Amino acid sequence: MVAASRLDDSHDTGGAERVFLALRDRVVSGELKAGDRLPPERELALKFNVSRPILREALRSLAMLGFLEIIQGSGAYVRQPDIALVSDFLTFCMAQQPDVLDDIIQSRIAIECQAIRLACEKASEADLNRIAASLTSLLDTLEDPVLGGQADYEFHSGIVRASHSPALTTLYRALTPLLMQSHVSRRRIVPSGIRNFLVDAHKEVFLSIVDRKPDEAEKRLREHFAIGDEYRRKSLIAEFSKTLPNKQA
Amino acid sequence: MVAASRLDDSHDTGGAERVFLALRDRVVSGELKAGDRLPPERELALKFNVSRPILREALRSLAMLGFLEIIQGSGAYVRQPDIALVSDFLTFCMAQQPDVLDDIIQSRIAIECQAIRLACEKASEADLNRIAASLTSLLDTLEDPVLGGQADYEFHSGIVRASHSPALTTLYRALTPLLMQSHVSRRRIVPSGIRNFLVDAHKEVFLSIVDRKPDEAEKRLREHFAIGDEYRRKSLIAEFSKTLPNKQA
DNA sequence: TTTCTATATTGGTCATACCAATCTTCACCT
DNA sequence: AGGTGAAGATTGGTATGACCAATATAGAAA
Repeated sequence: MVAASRLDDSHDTGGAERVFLALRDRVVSGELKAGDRLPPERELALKFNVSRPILREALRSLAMLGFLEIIQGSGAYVRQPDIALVSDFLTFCMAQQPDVLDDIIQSRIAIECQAIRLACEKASEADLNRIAASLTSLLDTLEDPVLGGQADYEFHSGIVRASHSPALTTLYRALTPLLMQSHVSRRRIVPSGIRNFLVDAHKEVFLSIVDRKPDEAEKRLREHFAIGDEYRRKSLIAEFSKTLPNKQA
Repeated sequence: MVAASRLDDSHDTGGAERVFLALRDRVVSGELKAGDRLPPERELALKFNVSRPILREALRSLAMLGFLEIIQGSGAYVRQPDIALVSDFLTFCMAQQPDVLDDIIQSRIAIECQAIRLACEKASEADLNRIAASLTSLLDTLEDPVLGGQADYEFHSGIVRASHSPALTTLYRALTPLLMQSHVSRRRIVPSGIRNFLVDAHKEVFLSIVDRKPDEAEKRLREHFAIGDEYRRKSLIAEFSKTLPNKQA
């Protein structure tokens, strides 16, 4: 990974990159396991035939990627990188493209619709209780845009979690930062009087999971998303009809 | 990103990390755009009050992450990181967990089922032609496990591409490396005589897109996946019944 | 004006020295 | 004997200066 796609292998790269790739490969190949301690810098520098500053460039890079934890006076320890890094990186990559916020929702729908099917099979009692709890807190925070958005997120992430699929959960977590933005902004422009319908939609989705009916659950979830999308369009139009006359005046 | 989740902000970290975060933030905030050239190392070192080796640790780290391209004699240039890095990283992270290869398929199904719906709306003539082409090459490579697997992948990735959703495409690309493994291994154990059924399934899926029928397309795609899963289970059982007698003998 | 060469700029590397945090060891005291 | 604490060794953190190599720039020559 990391620049590996660019220079694949032994592209007579610089010393630092050579060391970086060598150590990285030892980690991904499992030769170096989490918790292992690397030899001292001075020793490694000799082993790789580079100076200590160069060796340190490689070590620091690995540390920034989460492959190493370097502790002064102690040593450099291998550690398993956290998914959170992927999340941040993905966020940045997607944020570069225009209109991502609209598009990211498609990924969200994709993950949730598959997750809810799995949830119908695998959801445990605890999963259902957690989702139910987020439903009630959804009711309690109808008036608060921030807390309401948070409850909304917990409901949906609860579904994903109930799928017991690490991969789906990982991807969903990766999307979460971008998701939060659209959540908040969407909820801000939804007419307050209509929120009750949204609550009912959540309830129906939840009940479908309880009944263990995958097709029905996905169908209701899609309707829920479609309704949300509908409201968003309407409020956009409403925004326009407010702003346009101002420009004419 | 990158260790940011661990130490969030200004955690009185070392000099290298301080510089790293500062420069990284300038990139993600858009202050530094792709193509921009950074000041010379010696100058930057002064600006950040660090020595050049330390400054270089930060620059090298950014380069390894794909944020910078460093050219000897010229300078360090900002560049937009490639998704491929995320892909590799995700691959590694997920590969650490046991039984991900089975689970990753769930994410694949999730993305494709949403993508095929969008494809029914947005697929262009070119998209359909591309998918059709992969269908014919699927027919031509029925006997070759490797080429056949590749054609299969191109068919499915063609669907995702036809969704015209950058986010879905990005995620799919991120899953691709892991997907290829399961693709190949799956195709290897599918009885050769039954592959024709799989080809027919692909055809039906394709025709549903041509007919612009989202529900039907997703339904057929899910059936296709279910059938593939079925075969996988059967061949696993077949494998067992082959190996078990050997142990007895 | 074009081309080429000398120079300046800039990244790449090295060696060394010193500081700071940690670890290890061992003498010392209870 | 066992705990305790301080001195030394180990190890990462940083700084300085020097030199090489690739590139860019400016000026001279055609």
